[in-house]
Amino acid sequence: MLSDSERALARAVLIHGPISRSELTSRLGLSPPSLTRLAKPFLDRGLMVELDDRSDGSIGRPVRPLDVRPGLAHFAGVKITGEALHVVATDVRAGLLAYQEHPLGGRDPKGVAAEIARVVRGLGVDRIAGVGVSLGGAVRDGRVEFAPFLDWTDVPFARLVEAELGVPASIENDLVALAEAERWFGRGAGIPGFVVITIGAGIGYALVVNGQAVHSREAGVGLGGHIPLAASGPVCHAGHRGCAEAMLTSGSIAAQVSAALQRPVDYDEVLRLAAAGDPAATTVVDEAAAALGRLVAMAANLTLQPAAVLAGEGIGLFSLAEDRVRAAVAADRDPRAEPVRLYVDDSGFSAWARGAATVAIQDAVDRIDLDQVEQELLPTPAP
Amino acid sequence: MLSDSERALARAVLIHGPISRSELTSRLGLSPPSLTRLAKPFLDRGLMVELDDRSDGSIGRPVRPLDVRPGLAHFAGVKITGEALHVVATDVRAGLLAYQEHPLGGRDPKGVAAEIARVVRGLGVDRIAGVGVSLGGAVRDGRVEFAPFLDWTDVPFARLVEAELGVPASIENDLVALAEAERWFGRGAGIPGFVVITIGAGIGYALVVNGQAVHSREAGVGLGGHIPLAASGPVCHAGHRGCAEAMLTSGSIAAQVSAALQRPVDYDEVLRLAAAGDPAATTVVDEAAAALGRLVAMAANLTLQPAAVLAGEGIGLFSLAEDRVRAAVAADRDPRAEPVRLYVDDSGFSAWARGAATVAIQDAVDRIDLDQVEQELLPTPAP
DNA sequence: TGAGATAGTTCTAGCACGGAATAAAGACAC
DNA sequence: GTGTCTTTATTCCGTGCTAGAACTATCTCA
Repeated sequence: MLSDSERALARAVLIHGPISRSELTSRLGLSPPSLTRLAKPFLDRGLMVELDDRSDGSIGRPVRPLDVRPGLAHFAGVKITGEALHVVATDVRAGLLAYQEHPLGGRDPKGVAAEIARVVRGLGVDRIAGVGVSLGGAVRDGRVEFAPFLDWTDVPFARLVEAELGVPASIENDLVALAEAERWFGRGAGIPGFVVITIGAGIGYALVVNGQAVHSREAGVGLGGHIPLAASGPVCHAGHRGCAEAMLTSGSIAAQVSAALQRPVDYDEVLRLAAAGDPAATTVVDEAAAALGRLVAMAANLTLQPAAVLAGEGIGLFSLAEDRVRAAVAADRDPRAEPVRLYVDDSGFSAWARGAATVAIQDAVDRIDLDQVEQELLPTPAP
Repeated sequence: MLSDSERALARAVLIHGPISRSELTSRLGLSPPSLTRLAKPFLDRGLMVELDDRSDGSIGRPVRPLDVRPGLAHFAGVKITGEALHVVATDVRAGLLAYQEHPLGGRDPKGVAAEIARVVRGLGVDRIAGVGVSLGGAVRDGRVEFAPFLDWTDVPFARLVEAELGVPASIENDLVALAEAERWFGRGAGIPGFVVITIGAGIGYALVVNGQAVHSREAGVGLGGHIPLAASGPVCHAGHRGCAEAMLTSGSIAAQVSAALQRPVDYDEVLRLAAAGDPAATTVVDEAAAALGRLVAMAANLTLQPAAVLAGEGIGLFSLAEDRVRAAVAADRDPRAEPVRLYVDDSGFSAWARGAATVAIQDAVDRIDLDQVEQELLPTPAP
């Protein structure tokens, strides 16, 4: 559909917000005439607008930055877990417009697709140009090859959702989707490479190198989860002592503190107790923070990427014990190496669904056909 | 110099050996007419030749595979350690023509460059079209930013070698160079991503993802070296117990066995003793093999790459205890994940210098100017 | 000996790109 | 205010890369 240069322009304007043609020349490696030529059809068809950046005092002709037309389209993102649908509506830059959580009725693929359609329609957001779905498991070409939490094998789920909802659907592994979201619109924007680590009910791991997310079939399996992080420490259900799952999942942390206090406490309460100075909770949280730092350092060392984005619904741990995490990262990092830059995405559960929406947005950009833009988008012709 | 398509053609022919135009169309995504057009200048100028692939029994017009002209040029590769120069001469595909090792006289950059020139000239290989140099440290744009073993800081070494030898010189970090060699001509050819782990006097680590070696400033520092691999075990000189350096370097392994046997033994003897069934040597070797497997598994897990190339002068350990290594890899790998494929480059020290030569070859390809091919290369014109 | 298959070539039109010259629109000096 | 300077963007046009269509080459097989 789009030529390479057109697609590069579309992506750059989408990602880097209002941006002048002259800055695009250096960013895309194209000449000023090419930018004029490439931008024209996007402007003519109403996909982009030209802002008039009133003089900012600098010398020379004022810039006319290009931007995506406001309200051009909306997208939906759905993260499926074993128990619930997390659903967002976003603008074209994956900005949050609405977020809802719905318990998952059944696990039948067609039923889940129908439920997604119902929930997305119920968000009350119009002009949804695409829907993205993410889940834990192996995904390829719109098919779910394997999803353990849903007991799915080789399900053409994108097609099912498209049939129910009537808009293009995309599907991707949840961690790859999150990495894409961080890379395009999130904490990782502008960074050529970084690791993504999520903590919460499980441990998630993804990787961006040379400006590309690693789409490995490995991504579906919890590979980061059983890295050993502490010689002593609790044992995960797979029998690894002190592994990432044992040290960092909210369930394991809550269980440790519950055992120490001899009463059931949940993860959020553990964080509250630790913040209030409770010794048992503080011990467990500190150990977890050290383990998180060790995991970050090891990932940074072995991927050769000096940056990490931390996310997931359990990431409150980080703000509570940031110093311990940073100290542990530094301890396992060669002092001659660049320090690891840490970025925290504390948007919790909705981050997963925003990741799904990002995949839908990416696919929508690749689907643009300048010859077939809907009539309603075109500026009203002069009478 | 070359257009993108010309460069892609040159690389594909170099890497994938004799290859037909029709296979190149699918590999490069170009049309048959383009292949005809692109290949012509390379053939006219004597850089490539057309093989006549005598009928192999298949139906249709026989293919005329393109290949690099035999004996087109030679390259030199030099790996500098703190004590010695390892020097190879290779053909255009980094195939070994000669290998020599020379003790390093001094560490003065200009003196080392002169020594390299002398040794390369002494290899007795004519038509050297480029020389590649690799060393441990941080390298960028032909400059050595930092090389701990040589005490160099910001040395424009490529320029020094060029001045001494009179041929284009390239310089790269030793592990990046090795990764490039494995990617183009070695065990990793055709694999989109893999980790490279070397064992020997030190532990080396490099990474190829999405068909590109990771050129990180991190590559210069021994990041893989201090990953913890065994809860008990010896302590490295940085004070880490059971880290990769403590478990896997030839010095540490020899020291452990020497202490157990109460007499000095070197690494090669350790391997011989273990092969002969000596219990002390076997114990240490088995522990090292398990540690190596754990390192491979961890790297594969965190880089999401299900393949590893093992190299380095100490890699004899692998063949001796391959089963233990494989068992340890499997133990630290999620059973649902793809098993890690292991490739062993047992060419020892020369592998490092071949890596350096590979970088010179890559740079030479990028330097090709079809308008300025030396006259001697042109086929003799009809009288 | 001709049909079929596969590889590669020639011819040609389209078109993406950048260089050169030009226009636009402000700041600043006087 | 008017002219000069600076930076941004546009117009015009030649160059060169690309692929479609038609064609040629060279084999196998019946």
